[in-house]
Formats: sequence, structure tokens, C-alpha cells
Amino acid sequence: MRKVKINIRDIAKLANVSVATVSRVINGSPNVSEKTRKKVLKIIQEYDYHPSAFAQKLSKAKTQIIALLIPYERGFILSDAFFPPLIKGITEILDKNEYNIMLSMLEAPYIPEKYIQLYKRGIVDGYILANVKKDDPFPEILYEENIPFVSVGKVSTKLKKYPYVDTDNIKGAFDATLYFLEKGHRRIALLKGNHNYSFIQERYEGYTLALKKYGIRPDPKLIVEESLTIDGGYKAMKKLLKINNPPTAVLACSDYMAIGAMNAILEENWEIPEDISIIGFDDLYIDARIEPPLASVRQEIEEMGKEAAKLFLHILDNPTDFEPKILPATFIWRRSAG
Amino acid sequence: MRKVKINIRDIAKLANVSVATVSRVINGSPNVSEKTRKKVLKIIQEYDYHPSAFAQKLSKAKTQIIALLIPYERGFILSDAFFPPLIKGITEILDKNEYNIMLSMLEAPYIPEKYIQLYKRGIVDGYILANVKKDDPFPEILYEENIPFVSVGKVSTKLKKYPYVDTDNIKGAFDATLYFLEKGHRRIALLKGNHNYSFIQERYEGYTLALKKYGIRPDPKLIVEESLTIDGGYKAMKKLLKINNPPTAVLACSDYMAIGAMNAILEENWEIPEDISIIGFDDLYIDARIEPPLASVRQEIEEMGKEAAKLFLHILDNPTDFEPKILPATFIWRRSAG
DNA sequence: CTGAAAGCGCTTACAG
DNA sequence: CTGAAAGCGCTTACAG
Repeated sequence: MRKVKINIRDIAKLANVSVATVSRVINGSPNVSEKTRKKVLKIIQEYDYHPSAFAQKLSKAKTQIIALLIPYERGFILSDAFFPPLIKGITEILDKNEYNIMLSMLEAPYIPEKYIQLYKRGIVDGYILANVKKDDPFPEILYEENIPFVSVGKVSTKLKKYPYVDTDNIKGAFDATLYFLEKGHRRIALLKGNHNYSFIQERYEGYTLALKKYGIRPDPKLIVEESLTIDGGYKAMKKLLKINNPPTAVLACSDYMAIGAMNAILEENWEIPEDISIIGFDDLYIDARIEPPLASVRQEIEEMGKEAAKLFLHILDNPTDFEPKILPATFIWRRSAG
Repeated sequence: MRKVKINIRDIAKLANVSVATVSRVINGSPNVSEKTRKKVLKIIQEYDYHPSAFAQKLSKAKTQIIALLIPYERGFILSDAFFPPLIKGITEILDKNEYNIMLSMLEAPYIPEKYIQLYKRGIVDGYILANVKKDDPFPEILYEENIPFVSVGKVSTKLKKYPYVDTDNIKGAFDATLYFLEKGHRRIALLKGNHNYSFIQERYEGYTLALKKYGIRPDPKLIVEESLTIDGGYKAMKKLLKINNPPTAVLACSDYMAIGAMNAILEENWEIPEDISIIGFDDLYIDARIEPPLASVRQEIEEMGKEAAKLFLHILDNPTDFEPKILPATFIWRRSAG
């Protein structure tokens, strides 16, 4: 262990200058003679001095730390492949701006008050939220208290305008459904997640919009709600295979659901895509590598992370003047789609 | 935005006590009369006062923040399913101890010095490292500078004793290989990851140890190094299928490799497990849900996170008196193993 | 270009 | 049980 931590006063003494001058050198102020700067820098090097971040914070304003809050439910699976690229994107932007990330994964039900402290106690400058459900009260609390935040994915419908980044889920589901329609399918099922996330609602909307374009009214029998997991997809598909007039095409709200559905279909000895075509959502790493390869809708997750970070930095200076950001969703054809 | 932030002096004035007393109330000191405490608490409530964490840090010692450092390589995939449970485990323990996590995902090659600052500038009390390669200099730097850290997974071989938690990879690979041997297999291939992680070396060791027990010398032709990905497994398996006397059983260093290998095997119209049996590593969510279900070796990732956090808290008080923690790896039989 | 001094918001002996 | 005061390690007008 280092003996006693050296501080700015020690450096000042050693360099024969005042603390003010050392501080100026540290902060790259132009009001220091080159000679003095060098002298001080040398001592700093020599003694491996690093100014205390907390002491600096206390004098300055911003903390340069942001909290990344990710609520989740016990046993959740769906977002395994979501967080790493998201965090990577966020990190990339924040790093450049010398911001650090405080990470909180919160098992639901969590207590918002506890995490608001991070801001109220001056530890963070604000929040980036991810994986937040539509009825989560946290965004509204932040909004009311004028605490800077950005949400990855839409959240509450009560807030009129708040900063978020999201994928164009409606368009993504629309395009996938449209593909089926153009291929001649008319009985198209939707495996709808049964969680209260906005993206599920939107994928549902995209699906119905496409049907509407072809004058088709959504058939409630073809819309099955289940968990977004493989097991959920399996269960949902089993139900669909039992109805009188089963679908010839299936859009799933997640690739895991789609994989579960594929299992169910193959188990009953139907062929994919010959008997039933299928498209998932998320474009998981494995999609291209299963049999048959799974068509999907890709989100630009890392890009969302970057945009979320940028938007956050923006609202710090412009609390009211901002635009939510919608990133494209891209339909990726693979053999399962027929 | 709140007007001006209220501070301890304001509260003291409002409550008609000294700042010292307010501080005592905040910190739950017993040396305050019940009456005074109530009075102060009421004002604190009323004005929604939250003591500045940084100011507290400056007076107290520890920061109650830990850095979680995760280096990774561009395009890496393997650990998608690793981080969420790991972080969850770490969070659970640290939360209880009122510790926060500062997260840094570092794209290689990263500059260790940059991240050491987090400690030197007093932002964090130390580090938890994950996904660190054997030749990464970071652990050694931390060690030499007496900076508290815990590694998830073994790292450098140069350090004699350092705090880490790990899976018993040797035993895991040993058990899987032994299963094959007991089933009568004698030509058992190893799909070895080509990355410089200690777990790969250890899985290799477990494999050879089991062979040795049966008096079998490892056949270099049956050990193929490739990336830990699906594509890597596919490539490796293709090679193996081309040799004169192909293996009848395959142990892969990751499930993704195993899945790639399965693709290659099925593509050549061999049957799993009839012609070739296969076991992976990691016990991914999808393993039980593909055809045939993939046998694997399970690590207790969330548990590792917990143990890492516990160990970290321990070494903070006992820098030299600690024991590394090895968690069990469990062979999970599924049909692919035969 | 440089320094003395006040201040950031707390904690903690010390004295009573 | 309570308060006055020093101190944690910085930054930043202010004066020169």
C-alpha cells in the first residue's frame, strides 16, 4: 500500500509554487508560464500524483458519471444478446467525453427512490434507462424532478415529450408482415410477447398495419400471447397448430420465440418454410446458423447505445430542446421466411 | 431544475442545531437525543435533503465504488450469455454492502494506465476483472501497485498468489471426456479455442488427464484450434471430418463451437450422436432446445459473480489473507452426448 | 503569470 | 448530548 497519498499541497511545495498554480497546470489553464508548467509536470510525474476526483467534483459542477439502469425480471433471458452491444455503444461515446458509467441491474420489483439517490447525492449527472416496461414509474419520477435521463426504448405513455432512442419497431414488423403478404400468405400469425414492453405493442401495430394494407382484419385466433422465450414460442405455436385453419406464416416478436415455434413445427412433422414460413425479431447470432436459417428483423443495438449516450450529453446542456431518435429496423431474409 | 441545492448548513439552520448534529443524525450516531434526531429528520424529509456523496467521500475513507473491467475484442461473441448473470451476481452482493459498480467495457487493445486512474484518483476502491487474457498486463500492474482487485477467471501465471474466482474447468472437461471414454469412445477430438484465456488451457488439461487415465496419448490430429464461435466450430469440425480416421466423439471448448460442429456434421450427413457424439461447454440457454439437444458443461456464472464480490470485500480488509475460490463445473447430459 | 484566501459540503476529534 | 473549528483536496475569483 502507498504510504500517505500525496496531494496538491505537497506537489506545490515540492515545485515551489502555490496550489493555485498546480491546479492550473492540472486543468491545462493557459495562464501558466511554460517553464512553471514543465517544472510542475515533472514533479507530478515523479511522484505519480493523481488529483482526487471527488475533491475536484466538490469544487466543479458536473460529476462526469452517468447511471445506466437496467431493470429486469427473475429468469429473464431475452436480452442476453442485447446488453453487451448496447453497453458497448454507450461506452464508446461516453469514453470520448470522459464520462464514466455506473451500472445498476435491478431485479424487479425495485425501489425507484433508492436509485434516484445516485442523482440527489450528486454521484451521477443523470440516467440512461434500458429494458424499462411501460408501467414502470421511474421515468415519470425523473421527469417530474427534472433529472436528466434518456430511455433506450419508449416507456410511459403519460409523458408527452421525453428523450429516448428506439428502433422503428412498427416499420420492422410491417416489413416482415408485408413480405409474407407479397408471397401470397393470408393467414399470418403473430407470436406476441406477453410482457409490457412498448416494442411488443409496436410490433403488433406494424403487423396489423401491413394486414390492413391488404384489407385483412387481424384474426384474434392467430395472435397468441406468450413469454418471449423459446418455451413461450413453443407453447404459442403448439396452440396455433391445433386450430382448424392453421397459419401458413408466422411472425414472432423475438427470435427465441421463433426458435421455439420452429421446434414445435418440426416436432409435428411440418416443413419450414414449405408448410409454414417464419420470421423472428432481433437477428440473433445463431439465426444464420440454425436449420433452416431463421429470417429476422435486425435492430441496430450498438448504434442505439451510441445515440442514447449522445442524446444524454445533449440534454445536459439543452434540457428542453431535443429530438427522440428512431433507428431503422431491417428485415433480413433467410430461408425460414420462404 | 431545483433552485439551489440545499446543504447540511441549511438543514442545521432550519433545525436550529449545529452541522455536527445534523451529520450525526445522517450517520446514525447514537450520541443524539431522540428529540433532536426527530426534529432534524423532519427537516431533512421536508426539504428532501440528500447529503453529497462526494463531500462525504472526501471526509471519510472508502468510496464505496468498485470498477468492473471487461476487456474484449472486436467482434467477440462468446460471452454474450456470460456477462448478464455475472453482473447480476456481483450486483447482488455489492448492493447489500452499499457498493456501486462502475462499468468499463474495454475494446482491446486498451490502455491499462487509463483505467488505473479510476483508483488513483480515488473514484473506486478497486477492481473486479472479467474476460481477461493470460497475457494481459493489467492484473500484474494492479498487483505491483497494491491495488485491490479480484479476477473472474485465472489470469497471469507470473503472479504467485492473487485473488480470483474461477470454474473448475479441468474437472469439467475431465468429466465430459471421461463420459465419452466410459461409453467406449477412443478417438475423442477436442475443439480448442484459439484465444489466450486460461479456461481454454484448463479444458485442454482436463481432456488430456481423462485420456491419460485410460492410457490414451492425445492425438494432435484430433485437437483443432479455432475461434470459440459457431463458425470456428464449423471450420474445426470440417477439418476433422476429412482426416483418415475421424473421431467418434467431440468435446468443444464452447457451446457455440459445438453448434458449429453439429452443423458441419449434419451437413455431411452424419448422425448425432449415432456416428459422432458431441459435448459443449457453457450450457447455453438454447442447448436444451436444439435438435439433438446439446450436452454441455455448466458453469455457475451468477455464483461466480457473487463470490467475486465477496472476495473483493474481503481483501479490502485482508489484503494478504485470502483464498481463491473455485466453483464446480457440472456435466449436463443431453442426447448429443450419446 | 502567480499567490493568498475563500469556498465546495461534508466528518470528526475536542471541549464542554 | 451538543457545538465550534479544523480538515478532507481541490477550484476559482481577486489582487497584484
